[in-house]
Amino acid sequence: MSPQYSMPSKEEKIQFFQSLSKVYSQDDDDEELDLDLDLPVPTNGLSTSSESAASSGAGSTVGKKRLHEESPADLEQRKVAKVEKPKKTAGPTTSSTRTAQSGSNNDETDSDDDVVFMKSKPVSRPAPKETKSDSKVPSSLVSSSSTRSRGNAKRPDAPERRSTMPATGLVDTTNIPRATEIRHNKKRERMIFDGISFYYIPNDTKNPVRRKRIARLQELGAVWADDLNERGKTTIVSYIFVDKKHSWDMMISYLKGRKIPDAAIVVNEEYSGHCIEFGRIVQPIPKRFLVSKPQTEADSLSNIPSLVPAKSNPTDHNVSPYSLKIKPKKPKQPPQPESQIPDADEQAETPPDDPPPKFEIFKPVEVSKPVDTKKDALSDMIVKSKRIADASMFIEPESDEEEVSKGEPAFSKTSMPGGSKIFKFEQHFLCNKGPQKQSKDCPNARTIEMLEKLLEYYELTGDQWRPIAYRKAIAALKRQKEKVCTSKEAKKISGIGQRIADKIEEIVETNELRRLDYAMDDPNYETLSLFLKIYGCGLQQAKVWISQGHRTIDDLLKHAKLSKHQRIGIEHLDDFDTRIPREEVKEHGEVVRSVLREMDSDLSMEIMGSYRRGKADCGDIDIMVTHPTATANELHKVLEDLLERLFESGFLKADMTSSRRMGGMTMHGASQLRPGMPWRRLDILMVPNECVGAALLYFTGDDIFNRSIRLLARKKGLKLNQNGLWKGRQTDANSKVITEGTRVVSGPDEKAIFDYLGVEWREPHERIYH
DNA sequence: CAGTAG
DNA sequence: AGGCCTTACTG
DNA sequence: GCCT
Repeated sequence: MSPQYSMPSKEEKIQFFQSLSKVYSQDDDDEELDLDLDLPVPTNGLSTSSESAASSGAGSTVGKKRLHEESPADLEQRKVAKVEKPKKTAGPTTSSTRTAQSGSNNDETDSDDDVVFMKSKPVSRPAPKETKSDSKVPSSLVSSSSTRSRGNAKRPDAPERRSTMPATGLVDTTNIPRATEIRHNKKRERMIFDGISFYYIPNDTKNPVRRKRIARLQELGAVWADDLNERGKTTIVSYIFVDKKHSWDMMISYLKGRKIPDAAIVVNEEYSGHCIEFGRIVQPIPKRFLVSKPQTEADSLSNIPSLVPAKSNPTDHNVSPYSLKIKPKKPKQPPQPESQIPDADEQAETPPDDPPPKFEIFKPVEVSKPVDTKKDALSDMIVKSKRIADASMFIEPESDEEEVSKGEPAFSKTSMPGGSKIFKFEQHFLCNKGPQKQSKDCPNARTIEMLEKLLEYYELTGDQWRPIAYRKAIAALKRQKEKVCTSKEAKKISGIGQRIADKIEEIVETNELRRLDYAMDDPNYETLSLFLKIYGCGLQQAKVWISQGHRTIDDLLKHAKLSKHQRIGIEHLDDFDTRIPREEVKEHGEVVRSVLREMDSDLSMEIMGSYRRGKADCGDIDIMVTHPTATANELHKVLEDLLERLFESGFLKADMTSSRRMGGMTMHGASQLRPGMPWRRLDILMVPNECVGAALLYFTGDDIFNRSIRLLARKKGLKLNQNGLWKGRQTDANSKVITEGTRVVSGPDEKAIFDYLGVEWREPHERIYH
């Protein structure tokens, strides 16, 4: 089903990546980022690009590279070339067809990403080195799963571990200078790297963070060498930056025999930032920046990641020195309660140790006691209703989310329902889907993209609440008709607080968010992103896999234990990760509809989710089947019958709702229009007539809308769920439900629910907050 | 009961 | 200081 | 991270 609560939903995820690339692209040219997606993971789960980008392009071209010199023509050329890239790694079979047709979606999403900075010449991909550097890298995002204790991990109310380290240990907030600081720095920026040349390992910009670093180095005068020893040229590489994801061995193999110039200093990629902070080239602190050959046997230990549970600390400590370090911090910002990092290590000299804090992330969270908002709810409800009344008079455009009367209530309300609706729809269409015209309609597009990246980051982090806060803030920002430039302006907007307001100002003024550099700067960021795309794999599972040493889809297929869902999710990762054109969604719906017709003419269906909200493409297909008089039990039978028929026709390819309970009314599976077409996530739900109204509301989403309207209902002492709107619910002191109460609104009338709640009616397309 | 998805 | 949507299914 |  779908629509809504797909927080990071695969569906939105793609858009996120898309936005990521865009963000970068605006930076200096056409940035791209291809988080992990080394990308197109062969549909059949066959290999993937394993070894990061290590091997790619080691000096196959000659000459200095310039990130900023890309001419439009060049880019164009690359893009063309890129089309074939995906196949590089044994992309068997289907991939081609699939790629072809799903192309429209794909291209828009991740496509250009890896292309832009690709070397013009084809790159050879050396076979993955056996010693996986990755395995030795302790992840900050992921740590030994063992540290997570069971028990109290009460999901929803688990208080964040926000107290100590930044959620993922990825970054410490205190590291990120405030906007003002940044502006300051920018002014007196000096070419501190003038005269030096450097080589990166891997020497490409596939990783967004790496790309930024390379760009920075160039901006400050450094020359990016194409190869280590450029014969015939005078360039001598003075610094070799090694991506922290790579071990010494990895680097050696990457160099394929080429010798490291005697004069070259091998440092990890954080050294450049360190120098920039100081405003000059400083002596690299050995333990922190210098990369040297591993001394301990430990380094060569964890070669076989998949087999090594890589339990806990021992392994983590074996990590090569450069692979772990705690971000240098800058205790600049005064009010930063959470940042109580033990030592203010400062770039001064502190050694990188202190692994503990790093694992904080996994620290189980305490359970918060049951809540009882009863009393508050009541008063709140009153206040709310009152506000709603005001809101219905519709005045302030960005009133407040809870009221659900947010957005532009005026429109729909104003006369000419037809005309205004279409107008609005168009607007949404442009703003939400059309990547191109977006800028025109969304003055804050750039800011939104940046914040969305941060949102994505926090999701990977496992932070339970920040993502929600960010989503609300972003939604609020999207509703703004004018560009928000200062934190003061931003702060006024409901849903945007001081912290995000500051970030908005920073983005507007510097065109970038410092926080992001750190945010994505994690060895497991890409892997995590990749694994999370797998249907059936959530954050916890992904962390476990990573802690076990898995880094690629291939690793998972060979060594990880996969659930039924996950296996299907992996086998069709590409498919499920691809947006479905609206037209195709409709076609799938027609197939179901035709089968329903031969079963019982009274059966009817509706495509829900983002399709109903009018989106041009969807992440999955949600179909609600209803019957005017059928009982729940009858509907259950209808579902069984329907599924059988759909399976027979070859349309339904999988039913991941295994062991559907007696009376099960839902099906989560996958369908395929015809051979060669990609599999699509298909959800079918049977809804009794009396629940139709609520189901329509619920399954149409979007999630932010649903949450707010349901919260509103609760504040009014009601309960709204997919089955209806209820009243008279009684709960005990611990807010445990004692009585469900009675249904207040029933039947197929969706609007009745709005009315009962005192919420102004909004068309499905007006419920978009994403 | 935790995890995942919806 | 503490809430932040609600329900269902899986293993 | 926002809000009451």
